[in-house]
Amino acid sequence: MTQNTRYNPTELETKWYDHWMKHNYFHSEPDEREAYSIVIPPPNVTGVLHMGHMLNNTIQDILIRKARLEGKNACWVPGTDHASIATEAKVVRLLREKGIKKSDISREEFLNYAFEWKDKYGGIILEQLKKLGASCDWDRTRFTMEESLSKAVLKVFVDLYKKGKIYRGLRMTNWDPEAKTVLSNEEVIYKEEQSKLYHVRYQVEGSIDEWVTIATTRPETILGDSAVAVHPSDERYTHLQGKRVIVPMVNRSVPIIFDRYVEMEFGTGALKVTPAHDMNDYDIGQRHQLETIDIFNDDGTMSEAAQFYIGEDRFVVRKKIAKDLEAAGHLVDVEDYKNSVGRSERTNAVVEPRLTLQWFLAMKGFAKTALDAVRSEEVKFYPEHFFNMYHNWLNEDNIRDWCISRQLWWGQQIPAWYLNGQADDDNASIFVAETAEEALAQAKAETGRADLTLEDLRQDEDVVDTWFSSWLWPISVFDGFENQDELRYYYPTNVLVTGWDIMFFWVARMIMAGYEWSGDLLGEERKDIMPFHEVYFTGMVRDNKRRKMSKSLGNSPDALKLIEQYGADGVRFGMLSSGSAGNDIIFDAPIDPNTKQVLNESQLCSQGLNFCNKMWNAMRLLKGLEVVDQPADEATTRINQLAIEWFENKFQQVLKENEQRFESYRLSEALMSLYSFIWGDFCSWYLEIIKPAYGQPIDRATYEQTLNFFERLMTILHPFMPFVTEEIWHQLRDRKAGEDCVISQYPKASAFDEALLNDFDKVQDIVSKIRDLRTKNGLSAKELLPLWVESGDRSRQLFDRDGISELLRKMAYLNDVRFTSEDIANGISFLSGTEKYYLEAELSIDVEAERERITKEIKRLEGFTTGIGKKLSNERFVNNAPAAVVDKERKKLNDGLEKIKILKGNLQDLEAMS
RNA sequence: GGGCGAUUAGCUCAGUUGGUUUAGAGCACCUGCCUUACAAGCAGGGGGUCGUUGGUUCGAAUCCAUCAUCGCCCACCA
Repeated sequence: MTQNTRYNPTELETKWYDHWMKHNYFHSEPDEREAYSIVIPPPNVTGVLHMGHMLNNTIQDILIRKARLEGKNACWVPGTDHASIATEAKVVRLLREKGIKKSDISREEFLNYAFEWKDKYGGIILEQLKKLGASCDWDRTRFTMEESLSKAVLKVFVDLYKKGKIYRGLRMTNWDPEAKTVLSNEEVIYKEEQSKLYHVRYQVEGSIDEWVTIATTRPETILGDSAVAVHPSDERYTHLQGKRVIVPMVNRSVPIIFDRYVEMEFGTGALKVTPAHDMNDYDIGQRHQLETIDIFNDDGTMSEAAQFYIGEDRFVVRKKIAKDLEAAGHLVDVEDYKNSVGRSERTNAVVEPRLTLQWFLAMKGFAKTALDAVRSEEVKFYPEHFFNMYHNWLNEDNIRDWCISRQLWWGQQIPAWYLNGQADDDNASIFVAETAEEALAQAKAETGRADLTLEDLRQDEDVVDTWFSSWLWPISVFDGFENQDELRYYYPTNVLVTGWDIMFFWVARMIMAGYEWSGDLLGEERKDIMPFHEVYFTGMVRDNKRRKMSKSLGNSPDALKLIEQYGADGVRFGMLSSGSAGNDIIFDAPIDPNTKQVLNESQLCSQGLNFCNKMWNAMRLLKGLEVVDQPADEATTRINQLAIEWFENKFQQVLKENEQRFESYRLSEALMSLYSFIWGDFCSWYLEIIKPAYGQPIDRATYEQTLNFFERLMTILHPFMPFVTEEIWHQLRDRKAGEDCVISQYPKASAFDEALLNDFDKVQDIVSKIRDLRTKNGLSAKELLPLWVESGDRSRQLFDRDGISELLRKMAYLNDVRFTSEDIANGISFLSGTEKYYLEAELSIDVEAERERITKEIKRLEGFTTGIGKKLSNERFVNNAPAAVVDKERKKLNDGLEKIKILKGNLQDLEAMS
């Protein structure tokens, strides 16, 4: 017998993961079986495991393991994302620490450093996923910047360019001065921040002492002002028609213009216009043909054009200029003000609107496709309401073209070449092709210059947005753009599991890409060209104050330490039990702010560990039993057979209910149902029933059946808690090589006998009530007492079933079960359903307390029956409600009245006794 | 400004097309037990009238409207 009363996850989890890997269980190759495929949302190659990863990878693992157990060809493709901005920023920082500036080295040198670093530190997160138990096909690990995937990116870029969907244009864009690149709209996160509103007065040109006061949160941009705007119908300013004002500091004369964009109520009603550094100002500038003065360098410092503070950072300048304006008498007022500030999603730098030349992807057609796919449920969202958010972003009024170029080196370089000596913005000199050679051929053909060589071409310096490679992920991980063998088998993938926060970045765009290319790749006959049939959006993981877990808040537990503390099974249990499908989950685990270790009072994961421990001990119980070949005595046999029959049926019921939960991705409910089934039904009832008296042996038939139940329980729990189930599975029986829980057979649900389950519910109710009576009356829990059943048809019926009375005797410590039609004088009566029972015992009843209890119960029942009585005497109810409902109400009423009658009888008996 | 979601027991949440005994679970809590699988355990128990106010209906936690509070998404913010 296994000595240790506690389950120890640490060593066992490593052992089993190695075992699974050694047997290659997670590897998938196309075959004749039904495929079940999932592609992982690729984490940042330099990332570390956080709670969000743990949640969505646990879910993916549950789905993939269940499919594997069901005999499907389960394939979970792992991989990482090159995450251009985040990774490049990290490499730049690292090089700076080494004393190397990015601007001092060549693109090639930089990429060498980056790859070196990626090879050394990248993919740590994948190793961490193994600790969680993730059963990915590691042989298939992909990376968004590896050759095949990069080729796919170039291919689709060229394809889209040819289709006229990609264009290049000078636009107001979001500039990240830290990463020194442009960002897409989705990469800018707006948040309310506390700032100041500066009121600055501009002198009217030619006046002695006439001023116009504007309000701004960004006084440093005054240096780039090219007008002051007021509303056309603002009477305060009509007299200034045609006048000009002098911009402070730079003493530039700029026009006062009239534009409806200006809100009269805001501030002073006068708006400074800086077309180079504000989206709206740019539009105003276009309308009024204003000068665009770019006063910033690409790193957010002041440029020559600013004339003042050249080379100093914009935020330093903001403070300085306020002082200088005040000194010069221009600063009228400063007030505290809350406004929303856009920051770069990756670097957190305040985004600077700038006019730049970028590549864009036209989104209108794509958006419609993506919207229709989900609207028609070809791609189904769970929970469904996320469609609303999706729709809101994709509808044609809101959708905006996707800026796909980035001024970075870490990524796929844009496959566009320019002729040396010609301006970059001259569309005629752009050659887009997958290779330089092809571009050259194009250039020769279009210019008619056969003498051109590669030297005459210059490739676009920029790379494409990372999401421009990850939107191809469900196709490219199967090398689908090169050959379609695997694509045909695994595509569309079954489900995508991801957080809703990347719905726009990734989910929507994958759907677009799926419909754009997979049809052509797979051939005409294939209609199912969506990248996945279903999307399960997980919630965000939040702390107990409902804050999103994030590095900057320091409120996220260290995922690996958590696994060390509670075991992967415990953590998986904790994650799933903290919230339900699609809702944000509150992971209430207090952590040590320094070590990020979860403090011991955390209940969440220890519940999971306790569960492991419970099953471990159930296993120990069985292994400690002496098994004999001769059958047990008759009574025991009847009990055991009843228990086995009941548990078998209960098992089918749970199995069936869980099928529905799986279909709708209610995984936490499925887990909780298994938890209470194993702990409550299996351990507390089934095992206690078949457990022989101390020192007694168990018959082989019952023992075998019990092992069989236990085994099947381990299989159905395996997707949720893979390690403990594998360990127990092996402890239960001697296993041949290749006989493992991870590849065992998930049982198929079959019909179950509801009458039997109902009868057993009654037995459980009777046992509980007897236990309660013993506690309440100070009787020993194990003193053998007789039970009297007041015979009536219904109570008789229950006892017709074989083994019921024997089972009651065992579980409720009864020495006899007898039937009577008389009242039992020294019996404590109780009701189960409408049947009356007496537990016979020598004791003095607290008459007063008992009377009170019964009176209270009668009162409750009377209220209840009166309510139903009213309902039933309402003709409209009886006429309109379905017959079944009316019958049910009648039964409720009769049962209630019956109970009242019995209780009143009890009350009389009490009176007689006192 | 447009939109979405939430509001049920101390906490976290179920409640699947309105009708199985005037609401369920887990945790927490209370009582009694160191009973030879498990005290990280066993047995039992208390606790909510479903955010507000109306409406629809024979019947509402469930449908509609209103208000309130909280959270989120998009757009805008001098």
